[in-house]
Amino acid sequence: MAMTENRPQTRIQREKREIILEAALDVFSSHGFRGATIDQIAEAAGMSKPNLLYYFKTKEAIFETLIHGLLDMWLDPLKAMDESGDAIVELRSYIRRKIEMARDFPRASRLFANEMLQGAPRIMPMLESELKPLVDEKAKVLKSWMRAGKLKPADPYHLIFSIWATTQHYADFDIQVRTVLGPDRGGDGRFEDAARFLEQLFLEGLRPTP
Amino acid sequence: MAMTENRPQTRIQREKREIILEAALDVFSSHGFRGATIDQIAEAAGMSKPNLLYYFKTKEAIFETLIHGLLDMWLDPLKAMDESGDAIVELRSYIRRKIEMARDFPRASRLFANEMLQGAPRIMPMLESELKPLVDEKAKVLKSWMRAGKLKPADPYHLIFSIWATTQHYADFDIQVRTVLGPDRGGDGRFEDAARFLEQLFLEGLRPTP
DNA sequence: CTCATTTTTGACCGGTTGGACAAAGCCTAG
DNA sequence: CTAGGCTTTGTCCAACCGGTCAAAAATGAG
Repeated sequence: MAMTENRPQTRIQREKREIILEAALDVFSSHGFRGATIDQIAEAAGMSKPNLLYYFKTKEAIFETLIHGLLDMWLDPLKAMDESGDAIVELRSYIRRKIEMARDFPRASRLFANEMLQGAPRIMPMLESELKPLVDEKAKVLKSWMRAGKLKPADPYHLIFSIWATTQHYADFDIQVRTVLGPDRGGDGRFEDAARFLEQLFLEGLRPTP
Repeated sequence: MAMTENRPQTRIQREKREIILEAALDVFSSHGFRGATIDQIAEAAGMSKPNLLYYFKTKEAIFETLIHGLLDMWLDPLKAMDESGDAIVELRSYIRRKIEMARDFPRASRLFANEMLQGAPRIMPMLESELKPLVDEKAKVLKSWMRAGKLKPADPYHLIFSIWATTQHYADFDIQVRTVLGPDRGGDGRFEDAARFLEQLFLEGLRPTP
């Protein structure tokens, strides 16, 4: 055996590791790294603790594998912002994509949020090696659009921050959003309402045109 | 004794409880409830664990007292939004006040963020009894401004969410903001830059005026 | 079927955690 | 000074934590 692949080994190992990572996302995202326990993850994955530790040597190893796999997906919408496209269209679809990610992958958002709140002790290297260069690149793209008169001049970094903040808010503070909106307005439609509002906010602002 | 007050008792008790709460804010805000330990708080407060437990019966009691005391301060900027004032001025100063709070009280922001991420298990009652009614009230104020043509029509709830999100982002994701901005642009000026950007964003948006 | 390899588990370990408790120190009113 | 209450601490405990280990069970190639 061990001919198809030599690192992740057998098919069953790949499957079990996937189940564990899915369970770990549940637990880590809602309790943070330190607040999560291996027992919780093992129970959520439907296996015993020693069995889980057969697939991942340590708690850190689970976390690291998990967050590595999620970061690329998480940065995809920003990567997709295309300099050769129309500025307004690109900005609008970036916002759209980000709020769709908050809707479809809220646990990933909360996982990152938890890590950031604690000072990013485990993902700082990835922030510097992957996130920062990507943001620098896209900030240049935004700047070039602004110079070309396609967007109003503004700080591109804070623009990106504000898109992150407003969209991820609906994942990270979901409980607060639903509590404030109440049972009627806090249903599934809230993401669509948010998308509409944010589109207007980022493009038109709130000052009335006289 | 015990004549001046009968609940918080002696002066020394009030002082020590204050020291403990200050230390607890440090520890809870950076590790979350479960990640924080009584030992850490006791050490940060400069006293032994049994001594700390003499002033607060349980870890939960510390947390509850802390978050109760902070919520009012945290909601102050929104409370101050005055219906009889000018809509644009009021909106602008709300944003300003919120970002000043993120700058001056980042630990309080992170404490709330940590709690929200975990589904607000400990402060849900306060969200319903204090936060929701306040937001409902201010949403009506915003709506009335919009009807009067002082602001563009928009969803007032999502407007409030987006102000929370963008401002608190600079406290909650401080490490990410500073990493992305780098040593030069990530200095003390970042809050002023953010305030300027957000003011433009909320009032004017980014679509260029032809 | 056979047997080596992979997978699963119960028992266990040292360290940490939230909290209890009693004894000791300290302060101050009389 | 001294007695009574307030404050502080060392010690202890049961539960929990991350992780180990050896042995048992399941698997699958020949």
